Amino acid sequence: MKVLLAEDDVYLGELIVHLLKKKGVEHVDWVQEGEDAYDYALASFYDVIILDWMLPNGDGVSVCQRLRKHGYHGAILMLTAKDAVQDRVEGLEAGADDYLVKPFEIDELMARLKALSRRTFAPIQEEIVRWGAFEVNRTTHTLTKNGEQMILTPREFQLLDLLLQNKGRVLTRDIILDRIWGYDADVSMKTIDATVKLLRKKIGDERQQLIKTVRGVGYTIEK
Amino acid sequence: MKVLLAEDDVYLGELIVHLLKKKGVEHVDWVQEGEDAYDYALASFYDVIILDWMLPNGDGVSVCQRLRKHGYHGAILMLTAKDAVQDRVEGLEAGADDYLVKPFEIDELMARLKALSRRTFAPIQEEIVRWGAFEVNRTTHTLTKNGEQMILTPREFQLLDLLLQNKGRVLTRDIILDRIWGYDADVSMKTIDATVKLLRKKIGDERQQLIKTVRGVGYTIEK
DNA sequence: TAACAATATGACGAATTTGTGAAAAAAGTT
DNA sequence: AACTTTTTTCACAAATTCGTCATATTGTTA
Repeated sequence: MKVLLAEDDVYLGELIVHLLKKKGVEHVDWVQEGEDAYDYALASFYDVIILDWMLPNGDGVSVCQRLRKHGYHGAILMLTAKDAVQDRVEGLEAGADDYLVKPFEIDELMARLKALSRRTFAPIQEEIVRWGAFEVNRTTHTLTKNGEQMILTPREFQLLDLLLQNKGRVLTRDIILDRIWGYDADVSMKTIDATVKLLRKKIGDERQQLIKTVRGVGYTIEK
Repeated sequence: MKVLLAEDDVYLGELIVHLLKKKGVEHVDWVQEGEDAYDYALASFYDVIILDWMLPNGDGVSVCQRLRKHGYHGAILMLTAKDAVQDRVEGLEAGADDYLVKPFEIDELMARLKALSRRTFAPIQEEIVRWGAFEVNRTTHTLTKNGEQMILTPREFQLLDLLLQNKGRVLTRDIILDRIWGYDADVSMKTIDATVKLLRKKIGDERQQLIKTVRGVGYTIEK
């Protein structure tokens, strides 16, 4: 689970981050200002955003409103010190999915986060990289050419991905071995050549136009 | 908006029904027992179910649990007289999306209902999905082929539904586990394979033409 | 162009992943 | 409580992928 926390109180912020991590939330981003919350939310995907009601530089309610206006569909949980019905209603009207009144217990926060992320219908995030006539899907390990999907084996995919991420640079065998098999791997250099061959065959790269060999150095995909 | 209210207190029940209608909720069904709530929920579609914590003949928490187990994906709001954190957490853990502590104001109930229905309704969800020779009814959890109805178990249905909602993409085992069993579920990955097998058998997918395996990644239903 | 070094290729067994059926465990019904 | 259905686990079978090796091909340099 990936969470964005917008809380200006340093003590409370640190505490929540600490507790969330302890409870097994993989990734927690923490910002202290409303503007930052807005930017972070739009810049990457979060399962839940925890927004403090009062924030310097853009309060929680208006950040929430703007996010919804912008078409943001992820779950938003509002934190508030106020317990007045009218305020709570205002937060929900602004587009928050839930709120929690301070002070609260971490167990309740976790339960609410779980409930929220469970209900999130956000589409599965897909990272797609274009490469000439190909479309590379980094989450599903698939490669599409002219609408036709081909399936790369794990090794083939890792290699292609590595080469694409370093497009224009020549990767030495040492580096490839390190990045794909790990520095302590127990495989011979020849394995790399073999994998390159399998990948070339699968993508139809007969004349080695797509993945080029740099003799004496390694392999590369040109820019 | 269509709402199911499960509340045994006649006075409160009548009041809520009256107020909801006054606030513009088109359709309100009101039951007074836990078993009835369960049956009504599975029999037709509601935007939100308002479940009282204490109900004769099946309390709110267990009704909620059973509904989720059965693959019910509509929003559930729990009503409770208790304000103890542990009780609230218990309700959320049972699969409720939200709770409200009695006594509450009708404005707050309305705001929460709106927030809940907005969240579950945000993405367009077809009630009946066509899939080749099949017709999938997401409300009644049934699958029809050539007019012949087959019965899927909850798990089988959830899996099929998940795959169909993501037609054309490959779902990794991690994501499947997350979406069907929950990210903190305590089942082995093999359970997924087993469920896939049961589903394939039931829909007559001997050659794995309908549900395809993507080795090293997961499963998919192609577009 | 001969000789050498680096890379490509294809085949084969080992390792990993997925499929399968049976049986245990859990949940739901009567 | 007895019974049925569903879910999960487990052990083994089948399929696929991986890594190595022997050999072929290509490129470089003297």
